[in-house]
Amino acid sequence: MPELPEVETVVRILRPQLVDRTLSGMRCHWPRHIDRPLLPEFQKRIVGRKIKGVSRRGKFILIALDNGETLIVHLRMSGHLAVVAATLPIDKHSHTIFELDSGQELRFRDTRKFGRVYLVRDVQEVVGRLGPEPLDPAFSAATLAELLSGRKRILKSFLLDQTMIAGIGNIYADEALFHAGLLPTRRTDSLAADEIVALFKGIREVLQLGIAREGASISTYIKPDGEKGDMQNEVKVFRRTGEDCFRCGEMIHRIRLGGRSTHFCPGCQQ
DNA sequence: ACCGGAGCCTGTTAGC
DNA sequence: TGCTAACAGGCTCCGG
Repeated sequence: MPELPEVETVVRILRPQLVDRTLSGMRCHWPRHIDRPLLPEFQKRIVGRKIKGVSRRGKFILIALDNGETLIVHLRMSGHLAVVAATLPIDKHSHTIFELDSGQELRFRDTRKFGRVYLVRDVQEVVGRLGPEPLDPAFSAATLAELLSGRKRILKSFLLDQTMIAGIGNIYADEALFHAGLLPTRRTDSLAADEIVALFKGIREVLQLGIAREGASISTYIKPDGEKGDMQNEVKVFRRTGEDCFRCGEMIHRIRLGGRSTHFCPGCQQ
């Protein structure tokens, strides 16, 4: 569920709650949540570690520990992280729980169980194949042009490919394409220079707006504090099938692309 | 290189 | 109202 703006929002809320806390233990009732290492070793290696920082790379949440190792969480479709009092009753979908020295717990709730947790010495082992961060100042229209060139891919699928650009998911791909005035079915090698610039701006604008609005609470996403984001009120095409385009009045269409629902306005996008 | 489909899971919604 | 099928913001593997 969460894409770059939602993950960024989670990171910003968790950071002050976690930095300088010490992990006193961990338990897990769904072993497949743990990607690596195996649970017994994971538990052993995490005890007594102090949290030095909380950051993000693509859709991965990176929790830096004082021994140089990094605890990594990917929320996938239904993941949710929150720091709560250890005395709070445990939700039946909170499969993985990290105990803190403050009498609190960092709970990983994940209804669909697609989420993953890692503990690694080298972060690159997990995030090494990701493409550039789209909001990094170094990411430019020229970077995007380079990525698009020489490829003959459907534009929507390109945007969802984390090894091309990190962090974009189904909502922001559709929204970026609307902002850019480009049809999701276009091929990467068919974009003119001005269209590449428009796509670059579209990506930047929708992601920045998503962060400013603290994420889109369209399906199950809520912030760690349980509150909704506001980005769902800014969405122009995503899940607006059959409704009128705010800009031109044409009906929003929905097609299936790369196995994903794809929404666009036939009047505004070419 | 790139596409579509299946699989991983549970819960909600749309349609009959 | 009740049942069933489709669908869900992610990602990986497989065959063509």
